[in-house]
Amino acid sequence: MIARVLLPLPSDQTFDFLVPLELEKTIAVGKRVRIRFQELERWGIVADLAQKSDHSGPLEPVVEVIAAPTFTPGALTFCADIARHYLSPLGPVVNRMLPHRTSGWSDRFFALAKGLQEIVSHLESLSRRARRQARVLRFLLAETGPCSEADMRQQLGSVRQVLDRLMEQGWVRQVEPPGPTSSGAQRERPACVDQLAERIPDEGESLLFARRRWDVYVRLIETTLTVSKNVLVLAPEILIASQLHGVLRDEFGGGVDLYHSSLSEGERGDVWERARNGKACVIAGTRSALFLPITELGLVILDEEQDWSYKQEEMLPYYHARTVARKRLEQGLLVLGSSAPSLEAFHEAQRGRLALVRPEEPESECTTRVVDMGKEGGILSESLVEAIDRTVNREKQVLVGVNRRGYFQAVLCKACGRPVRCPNCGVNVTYHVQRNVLVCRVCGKTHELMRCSNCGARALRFVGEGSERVEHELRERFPGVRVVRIDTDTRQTYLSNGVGQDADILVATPILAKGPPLPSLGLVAAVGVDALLAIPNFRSAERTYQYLTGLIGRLEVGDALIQTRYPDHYAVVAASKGDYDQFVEQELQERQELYYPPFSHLARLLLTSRSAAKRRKDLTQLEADLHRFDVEVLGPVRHPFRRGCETLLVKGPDFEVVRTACAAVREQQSSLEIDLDPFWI
DNA sequence: CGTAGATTAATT
DNA sequence: ATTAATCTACGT
Repeated sequence: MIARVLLPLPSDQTFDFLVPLELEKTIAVGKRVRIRFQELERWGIVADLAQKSDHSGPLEPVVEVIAAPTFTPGALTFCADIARHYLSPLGPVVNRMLPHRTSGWSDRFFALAKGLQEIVSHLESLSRRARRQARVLRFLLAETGPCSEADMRQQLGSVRQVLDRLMEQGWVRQVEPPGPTSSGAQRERPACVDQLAERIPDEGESLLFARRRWDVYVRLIETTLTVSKNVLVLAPEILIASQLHGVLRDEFGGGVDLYHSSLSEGERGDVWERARNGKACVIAGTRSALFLPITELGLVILDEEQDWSYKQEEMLPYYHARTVARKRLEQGLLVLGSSAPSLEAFHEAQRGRLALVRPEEPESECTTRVVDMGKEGGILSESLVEAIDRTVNREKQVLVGVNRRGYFQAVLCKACGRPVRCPNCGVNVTYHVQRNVLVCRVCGKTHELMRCSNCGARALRFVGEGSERVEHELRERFPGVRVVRIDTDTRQTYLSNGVGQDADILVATPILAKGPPLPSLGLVAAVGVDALLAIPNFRSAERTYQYLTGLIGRLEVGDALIQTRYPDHYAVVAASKGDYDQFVEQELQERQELYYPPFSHLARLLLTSRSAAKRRKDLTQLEADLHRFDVEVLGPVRHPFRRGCETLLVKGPDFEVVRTACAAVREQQSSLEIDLDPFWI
């Protein structure tokens, strides 16, 4: 017997290995095997078993069949399907589905093992020398029920040894994962939630177009669990996924897991294992969770369906979570949830490809105003200053949404007026006021104040509305008011320690412009939306609308304020009125006129040939090949930060036509990357 | 015509 | 991925 083995190479090719007789019983398609390949021990996955090999030379034997975890044949078909769909090599897809390590430690739950009195007196006697033990005990005291180790680790740092020590001394004991907490299970759900959930068919795809969706999800999950099917709930951001996880664990107890790329390798491995053996019935996570080996999947939810984080474009395989979810779910229900659906999803719903569930929303209790910044100078308009003043006096929080971090948005040369770019990767740099350096957002490199990258002049001008600048400005304007800035660096602390809780004004990058309403807010302001509108992309209006809707959506009751130089732009006008239909009508018309998605499909081709001569030759060949198909070709243009790469945009009437055209040219070209249905062009 | 550097082809 | 074979541009 021989085994066709897929190796972790950037190619889909399989290699044949002899299966020793003693391994014939244990080997199977999907199993991981250890083999010798080019003098090195490596592992691979059995893609197929056969009697004879086509290979003429001698075959190496399979060294060992790795017992667990098994890569199921179904999973392999799934990977092949994704790779075929996106014209991606199989290797990166398969890699996505494999845990690199399992720690063998699942999350543990702990409860206090002694009476309150005893613990408190113990705390007093030990506080000096065992600070960490004291913190863990206080944490447990503050909670009503058992606590998960993962939760404690997130807030208190590494707690494994501390917990083991406390357990040894008998202060805490390990308990079974709790069932639904009373706060979750007994909470009243409004009747409309049930009605809404019932309107969603139990199979196929639905678009839930509603502002409050989490309760509906809970209802749907409940139904799915009663028929012993498992559930995957996706959110665009780690922060939202974690919040969702918290809500769902209150509701459904210990069988709810969290999965995203910022977990440690061991933690990810544990969830992988729990997904495979069916211990995790509900998994909340980001797009990478789609590649978990969940068994008996009955429901997939994509919350904030319109969010661009669902499209992976920074590394292979390029994929959209919506597409992968469709393939992942052989039978069951896919729910796309949004309060401002993507044009793709809405268009599909209009054509009946998706079931549209859109409840009558109650009249919003928020009033939105648009401030024309063409008539005002500076960063904070007078109207905004007044509104902040009023809100802070009412002891409500203010959320100021800013599009970029950093102190200044852009660094321009005073002499030639062009933006200063990172010499390393060519992307425009931002200025960080605290360190007095220029930072590149792509490669992370910092530069001491440098010369203009174009003309070499030393004088630089800083413009724009980065989050640090807005924070600074607010502090000057409102002395004594607590201003907290939240961006990628601080969001973890925001989540766990509730840093934002006792702030009056929150300055936040778009991460906080998503998620359910925050009851503490009384005012929401959008500063610097204009940069979003100015992005040279056909989706810029859609993104602006979605961003504004998300930001305003965090407000339960109160005022929203949009500062812009384009107060008449239809995305701004529609967002301020919460009028999705008006926006969509206009946007769809524009897309149709310009023949952009959802009326066409796109592919982004990246030609990575090194030498200029080769590139020119490949390019001509490529264009000639593409013209044999029913597609338009735009470009070529130089890639903004991959030096020496040319980008082409292919437009076609539907996905299959574009895919076929790209598949055909891929055969001819060696150094070509293909991104189907790209977000950024 | 020789060589460094880039590109391609093959690996069981 | 890694390596060996092949090609290219530039210098003798």
